[in-house]
Amino acid sequence: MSAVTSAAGGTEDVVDLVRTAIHQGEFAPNQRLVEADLSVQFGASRAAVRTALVQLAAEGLVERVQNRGARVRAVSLDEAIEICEVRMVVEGLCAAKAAERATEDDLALLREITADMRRAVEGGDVFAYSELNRRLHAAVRATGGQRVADGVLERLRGQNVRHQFRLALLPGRASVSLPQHLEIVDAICARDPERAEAAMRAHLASVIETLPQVGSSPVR
Amino acid sequence: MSAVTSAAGGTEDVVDLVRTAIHQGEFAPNQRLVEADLSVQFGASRAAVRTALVQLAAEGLVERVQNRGARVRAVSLDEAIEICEVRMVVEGLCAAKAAERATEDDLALLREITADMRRAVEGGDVFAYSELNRRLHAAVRATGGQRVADGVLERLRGQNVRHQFRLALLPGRASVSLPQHLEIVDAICARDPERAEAAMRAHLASVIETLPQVGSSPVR
DNA sequence: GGCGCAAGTATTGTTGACAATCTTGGTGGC
DNA sequence: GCCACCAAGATTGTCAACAATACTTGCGCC
Repeated sequence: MSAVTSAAGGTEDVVDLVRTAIHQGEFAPNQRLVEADLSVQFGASRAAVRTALVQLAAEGLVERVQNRGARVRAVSLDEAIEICEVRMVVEGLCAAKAAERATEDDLALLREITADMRRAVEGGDVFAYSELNRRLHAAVRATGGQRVADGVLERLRGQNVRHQFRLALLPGRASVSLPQHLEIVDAICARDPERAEAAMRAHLASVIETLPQVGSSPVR
Repeated sequence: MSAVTSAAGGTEDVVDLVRTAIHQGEFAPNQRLVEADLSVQFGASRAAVRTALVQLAAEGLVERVQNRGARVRAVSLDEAIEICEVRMVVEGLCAAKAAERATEDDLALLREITADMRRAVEGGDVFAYSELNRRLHAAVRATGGQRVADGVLERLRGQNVRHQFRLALLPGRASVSLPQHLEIVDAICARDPERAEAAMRAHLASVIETLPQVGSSPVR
């Protein structure tokens, strides 16, 4: 398929390379990850690849079974829904904290992102909107300042990028989620934690409802 | 300090051994974990120890810095509070789901645990109550059937056992939390998701309020 | 023709040695 | 006396080879 991606000896590099390869779909779900192959593909030692796979397994991106090697972990639709349910409550917490702790600079950033979102929807640019979506959620999390919650969400996001990406491509999805995003930012700007949490939960509840329409990715 | 704990060649075994050693306080926070030392202590190869440390680092139990080795990660009081805040919302979700999905057997188990809790409080057995507390929360999670949420909570619990343990030893703590536990089970038995979630959140909010009293563990 | 069986291949798990890096203690110059 | 510098020790990172295990293919037997 793809030739040697790059030469990176360090094991940390290999973790990043494999992770982004999975995220970008270069490695399909359930695809076997043979240590020797990856080691030549990335120009790293087998030990480095091995260490990277152990770490990625702990992150939940790959599955490793004794003496049978590693493969890209496939998250089913059911699991994607569960992930979003957890996201719903944890990001709700972040939104509430954000409403409590936001500085004026934080609010300015949030408003700026929503303004860009409006433009992206008007222009029909789904890709830009998807990126703005990511940035908005990240900004809310950063404003909330909950490092533990942030870590949990980052981990979950990593497992869900595929479903998330397919969701963004649904026609008309942006026009549905835009007002929800506006309401979240509004509530935070009003420094109303309960309303912010409710808005965030409503938004992700909507995501959960929509998820079945994208269907589970063709597994295998 | 402690002599050779046991002989276990497999790398999975080493993960468990180190994990329980940290949980039981045999390895103190910030204590260095030298690969060679652990390898003789556990009778495993250095590679096995190394792999175990990588995995435990991903679990958040140890810290690893390039070329400087691993040490037991110390969770500050602030972080313990953040962990409980995340637990609050995620266990709230589990409680709500438990109220929706519980079978009669599930409810019987929950009632049985609360009955034992009552007895433990009457008898003043804090150790038994602490164990029942763990079992009750585990039972609620199991009843909720959310595997993703369960994984997140298990991970967070692992990082927090020390604070959790000290909390349980606070005098009078059991009498405060017992009615909260009863309310949680009551709500689940009434199959009222919203009330169950609110009860669980109230319980953990109480834990968060109490945490500062136990103070942060002496971090050297 | 289908099924058990055995050899061969592919892949992972483990080991030991070596190289790279950090830490520690001492030494000399200022 | 204090700081930069250097060397020795300790510790981690890397590598290649070996052992153990799972998978595959072909064969004989029923």
